[in-house]
Amino acid sequence: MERNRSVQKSGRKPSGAAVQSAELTEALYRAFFEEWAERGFAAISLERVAARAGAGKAAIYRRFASHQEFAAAAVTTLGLTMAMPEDHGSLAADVLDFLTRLRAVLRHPMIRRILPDLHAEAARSAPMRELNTEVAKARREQAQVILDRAIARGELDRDVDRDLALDLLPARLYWRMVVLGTTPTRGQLATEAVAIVAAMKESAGRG
Amino acid sequence: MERNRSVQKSGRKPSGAAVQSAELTEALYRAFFEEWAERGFAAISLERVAARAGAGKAAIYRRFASHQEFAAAAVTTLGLTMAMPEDHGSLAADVLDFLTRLRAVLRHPMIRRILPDLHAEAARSAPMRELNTEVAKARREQAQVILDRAIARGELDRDVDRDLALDLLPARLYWRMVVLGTTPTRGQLATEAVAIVAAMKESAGRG
DNA sequence: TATGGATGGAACGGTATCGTATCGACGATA
DNA sequence: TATCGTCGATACGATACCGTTCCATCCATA
Repeated sequence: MERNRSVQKSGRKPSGAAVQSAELTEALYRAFFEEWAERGFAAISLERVAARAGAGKAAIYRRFASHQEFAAAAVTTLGLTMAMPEDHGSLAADVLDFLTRLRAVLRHPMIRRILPDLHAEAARSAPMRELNTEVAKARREQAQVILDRAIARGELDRDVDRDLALDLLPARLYWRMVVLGTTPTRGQLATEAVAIVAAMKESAGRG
Repeated sequence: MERNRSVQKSGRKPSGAAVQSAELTEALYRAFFEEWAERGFAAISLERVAARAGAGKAAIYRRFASHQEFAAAAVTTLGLTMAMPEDHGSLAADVLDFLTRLRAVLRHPMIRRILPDLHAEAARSAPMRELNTEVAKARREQAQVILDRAIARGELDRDVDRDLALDLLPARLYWRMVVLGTTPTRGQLATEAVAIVAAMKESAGRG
């Protein structure tokens, strides 16, 4: 087998030294994503990745058993430490805050290129699909907080359509920035937030 | 130069015969998209495309001067003959009809794979970006019809936020089907339509 | 029936990437 | 100080495409 040469070397401790550098591993991941953004996932060359990281190709294969394994490991680091949103006092304010933070993320050109590629790849391969749903779940849980708060405040009915509401939050901004490629102003975000709130309320039969 | 060996051979008419077969050209396009869906745009191999079309690689280079030119020509055929939507009597009904037709399109696995890839590529290369905006414009014009009808009926204010409304129509369904990979039921589409209408009305300051 | 152009197929040299192997240099442990 | 694994670098054979070229075949016109 001989899998997982990566991290620990658990079991016996080797007498001599020289441990794999975590900085180099990170640099490899970084280079991987830069290559991804520039060329597209399907066209990533590990030779270019290594060169971009200022490393030898062997440094990659010393850590990972195959191209796929490296890609999977890199993609998994996309755990995206999204900070939990503060309470801004009203649903509209919370939504606007969410949109503002999402806009900040989608502003990075690298992310704008990688995300749609990831979705396309998710439709092709099972592992990527799993990762995609994991990322989605993480984002969803964060959005749940906003809904729960609004319900606690009495701004939303308890029987609000959660699936719909959770999708409404990112959908239009994603469409606009990733699909159409334009970045909205703060004022446009505010208008969007108001419309989203109206749609959420309607979905609970409050209209 | 010697560009555009494709269609016409205009000018003198050759004495002997044998014209480039339009069926073969179409088969090449079809194979191109199948390869695209399976492998991703960046990894399309013209050799596989030709083989899949039951053709020789020469058949491609006899029609197009380069890989890029072939890709551009193929992509341009995505002119998507979207039928103009009928009037269903109310904004909500028109929106639901729009969603239903969009769902039908996004149901095709090939389209679900190609679209996000196209958006990723649009962020990378200018020609793809142009094509993408063209496709978007076509869809937008169609959605305009729905808005105009609603305004004529008095369902929407004349000062409705058109940009927002036009984005709201496809955004959530695209998010759900392409990004999350799930297909909504008819009932879910109806709920979504109601929510979208509410958001549109709010954006005109009616709420 | 004769002709000319398109066709599928095969081969070409060139380039790029793969995954592996090997090298001397470096550095931390023992 | 001696050892030993990681480091960057390089070379390797294998594979896959690229874009071009040639060929025998087929077919529609003339």
